[in-house]
Amino acid sequence: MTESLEHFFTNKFTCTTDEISEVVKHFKYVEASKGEVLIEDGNVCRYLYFVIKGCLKANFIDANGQETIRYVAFENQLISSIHSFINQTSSNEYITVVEPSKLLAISYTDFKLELSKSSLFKDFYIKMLEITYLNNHWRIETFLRLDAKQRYDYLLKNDKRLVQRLSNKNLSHFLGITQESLSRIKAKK
Amino acid sequence: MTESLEHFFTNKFTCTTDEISEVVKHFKYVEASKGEVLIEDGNVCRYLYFVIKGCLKANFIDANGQETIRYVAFENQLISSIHSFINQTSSNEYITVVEPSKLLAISYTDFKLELSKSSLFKDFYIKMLEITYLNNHWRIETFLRLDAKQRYDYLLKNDKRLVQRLSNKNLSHFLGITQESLSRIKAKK
DNA sequence: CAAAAACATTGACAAATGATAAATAAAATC
DNA sequence: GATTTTATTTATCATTTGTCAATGTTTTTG
Repeated sequence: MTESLEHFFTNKFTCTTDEISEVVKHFKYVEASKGEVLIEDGNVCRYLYFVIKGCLKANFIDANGQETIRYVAFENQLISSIHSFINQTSSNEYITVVEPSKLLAISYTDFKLELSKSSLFKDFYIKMLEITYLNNHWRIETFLRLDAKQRYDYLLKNDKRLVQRLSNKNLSHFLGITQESLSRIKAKK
Repeated sequence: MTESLEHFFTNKFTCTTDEISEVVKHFKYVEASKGEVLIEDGNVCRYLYFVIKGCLKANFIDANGQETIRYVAFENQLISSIHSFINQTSSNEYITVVEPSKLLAISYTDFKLELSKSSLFKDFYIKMLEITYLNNHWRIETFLRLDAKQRYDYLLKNDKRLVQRLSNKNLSHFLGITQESLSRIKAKK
């Protein structure tokens, strides 16, 4: 069950298989069905998830019930309500299951323990934050530079999975526009 | 000259003054005048800057000469073209001086050396990435949830310095709108 | 499989934002 | 301090995007 996470580690670090299994053993296998809410707005996020198979989203829902999507994780990606997880404070976003998923989850307690014990784990955390940074960077850049149609085209070119595997509704909430606008953008092509 | 960086460390970590000076000694004092370009689009970013006094921006300029601003650093904040600095690859953004500034700069060479030697420095880097994460997070959130006027009001409420110390032009480029739109938003108040 | 619910598309209209241009105002430069 | 450049505001008009409503299409569920 943990092969893909082990693979994730071997890809990103120079370390022995013993070191990897030392870290990976703290992750527990979980299955989650579509629509399941893993972390609720207002609660403290106690887990960091690695996606073996499936798809999760980090999303907000505002006072009018309007949804927006900050981040989407597919296979071999990590997801958490990072702010809440890091500081063990109340989360302002949800983590929701988009496709039936197989996951590996590590609790904050284990995470923190490993972080203080293992130098490799510290490197893992740094790598995770760096990957997250790159992701956030292009997100901000596309919002600053591009209008809705251009953002859609950007995804088509650079992250096709989002267009292919998300519903129009989810994709529009990821792009920060309405379903209707996305429908029109796709029709115009 | 290094007092404020030392203070930055003492605020964020539990460490001795010896440990701090060990890290801080790698930062070199630099002065920079308004309009100066510290890192150019297309070049590799070799420095990470800490702002003692003044203001820097991380900005893009597109093919039509249109500017957008990803991030603004005031006193006691760090700034770099992080993507480029981390991987020593070509930067897709500029770092430009907004107000005459007093800075502390660390080179990538020293940064990497410290990172491999010092556990405190690793913690410093983790903290830096976490702070950066929080900043990127609210940026993405405001782009997703809010229109231009609401984003302006958000800054007024949560980060007034940006409204007070940036020119309208810079502020509009930070908000991802035109100067004219910002003028109208301010007039409507 | 049928009914219900959720999702997707389309049209009409309103509101927000961008583009362009012109007129002041402010700042930088000599 | 006068001149030049840059920034700001205001107006007009075009375009994009949002809102609301109607309809058709899928998906879910019993």
